[in-house]
Amino acid sequence: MNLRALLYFDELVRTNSMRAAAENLNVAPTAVSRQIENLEEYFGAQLVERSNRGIRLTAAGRLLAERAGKTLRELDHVHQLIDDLKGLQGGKVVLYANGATVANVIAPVLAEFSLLHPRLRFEVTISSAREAIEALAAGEADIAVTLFAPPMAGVKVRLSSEVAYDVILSRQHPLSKAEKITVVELMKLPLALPDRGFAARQAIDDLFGREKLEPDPLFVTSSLDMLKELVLRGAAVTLLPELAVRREVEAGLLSAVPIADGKAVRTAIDLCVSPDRQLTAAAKALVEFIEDHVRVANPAR
Amino acid sequence: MNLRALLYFDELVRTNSMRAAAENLNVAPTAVSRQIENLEEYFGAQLVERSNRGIRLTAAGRLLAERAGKTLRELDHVHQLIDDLKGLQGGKVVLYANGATVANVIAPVLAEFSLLHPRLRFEVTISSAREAIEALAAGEADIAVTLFAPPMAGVKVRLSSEVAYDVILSRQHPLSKAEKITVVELMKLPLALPDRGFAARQAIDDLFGREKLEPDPLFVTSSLDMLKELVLRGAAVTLLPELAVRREVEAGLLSAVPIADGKAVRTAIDLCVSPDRQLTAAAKALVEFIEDHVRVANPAR
DNA sequence: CTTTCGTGTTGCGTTTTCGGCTACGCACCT
DNA sequence: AGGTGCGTAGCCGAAAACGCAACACGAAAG
Repeated sequence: MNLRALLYFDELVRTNSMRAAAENLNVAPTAVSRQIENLEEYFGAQLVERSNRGIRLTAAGRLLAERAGKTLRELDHVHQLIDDLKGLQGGKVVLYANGATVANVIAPVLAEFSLLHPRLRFEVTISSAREAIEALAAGEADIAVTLFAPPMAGVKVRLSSEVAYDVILSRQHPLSKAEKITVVELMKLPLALPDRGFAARQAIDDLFGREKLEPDPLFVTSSLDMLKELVLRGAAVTLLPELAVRREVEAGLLSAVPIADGKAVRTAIDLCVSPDRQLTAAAKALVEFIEDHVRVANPAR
Repeated sequence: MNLRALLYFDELVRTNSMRAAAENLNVAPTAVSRQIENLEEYFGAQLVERSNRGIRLTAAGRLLAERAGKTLRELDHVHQLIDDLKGLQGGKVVLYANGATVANVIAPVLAEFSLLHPRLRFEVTISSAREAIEALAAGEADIAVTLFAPPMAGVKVRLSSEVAYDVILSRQHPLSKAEKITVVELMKLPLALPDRGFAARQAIDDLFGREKLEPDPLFVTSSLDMLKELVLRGAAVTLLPELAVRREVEAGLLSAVPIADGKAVRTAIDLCVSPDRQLTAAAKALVEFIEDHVRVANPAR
């Protein structure tokens, strides 16, 4: 049994084709074929079904595929840890984050951080909170930044920061200079809200629910950019964390007005890491940087 | 980078000697030496410090050692899963259990179970609850049976069964025919108790604590057999689950008398498995067998 | 201080494994 | 029918792993 065989198999799983896998691995197709054969002999079971139109995993193959990827990533991870203790300041941080909301907090942080550590590389994947958590658990990600991290085993929340959702409106809007907006006033405005797939929407519905009201949004969208655009054009108002639109606010395009009576919608932004995986030096530095950043931005905590 | 190198390294870690590792692996010492050399080149760091009296792991070596063992076990585990779906009824179940108390429940179950599945092999390690949980998390164990499973991430409790601690006394003891014994009466008896390292002791101290009493044990021991022996010889009485001394009770040597007023010490026996690891067919069968067994023995649940 | 023992390591010849090339069989599509 | 893509045997050269013997080194014993 050979590690290289696992590597080939892993690529084969991705491509579903011996020849394609061989191409990506820069080896001859026969090499891949042979290694898969070896693997099958070792496990004493057929791993793939050959056909003239590529290959397909058998049940046994799926079992192995699941582990093979993890195994290879874990060994890579050890390599990085060892590089760390040699003091090399290289490395890559793989980060999963969900939604454009978070991107607005992450982009500036990463920009600043990468200036401090010019030799680091970053891989940022935008995904749902669920995918981010799964990536953590599978060892694909170093860090996940999510809204409402599901309380799932295999995940450690390093930092949880509450953000309040303000009413976001165009500067031209009559209420844009208001100090506060009540929920009742909000009901009368044309609303653009994220669709029900978003954790934020859940919290928004709760807000209205507590007042025994039901919002009748004019627009429902899964794109946060769309929300912004609609508000910028004066077509609607929406609810978003102030930090998601800070740039537009500072440019004088939008206003963020709190909801009255401290009834603001609140959502937690969670910074998660894997508990049974040691962070690389690069990932550790980034986590601590983010923690500091949030502490500065949100000194109340 | 080669899997075989990892295998050699793993054995080297265990033996701390190239020659001994080579011996166990049935290869020449040079083979081990060369593979370790390869590994060091691959990781670009020294993994072991050579001396004339064996080898010692470096920091990098420890990092790799931790992962290497897991990786090899995981691949073995996949192998077993694949064997499972070929329908082979072989396989091995690795079980960690803590303390003689548990052994008294496990031994009969295993004995019966192995008759039903004669081709299965079992590996039972007696350890502390903590070690058992860690073995689960590290992928060394399929199943852990513990008292008071610490609520730790990376562990799923499949079954939790409360056991009550009765007063255990010799048949010759004047109170051996009593129906109940109060805590106050208990205070007047010569006590033999497990030492403070045991979860049970914690629960026993709580029992007295609730009555604002403090036990003054005549004997304190870390051996449950010692407890039994002391009671058998009439030197003391102790507190143990009835099932831990059932054989002696049935032989007419000991009596188990409940504590009055339902104030019995209660402890949970937890059957734990790893949440992110699929059970092999053998392990699954054993878990289900234990669950059935407990349900029969304890139908109140 | 010398011998002895046990350690890990080097040099070299042998064995095993791996990879690439070419050619083949096969099913599908045109 | 012919073409196109697939995975796969046969052969050969290259590379890697191995084992044997000999070595260098240091600690412990004589």
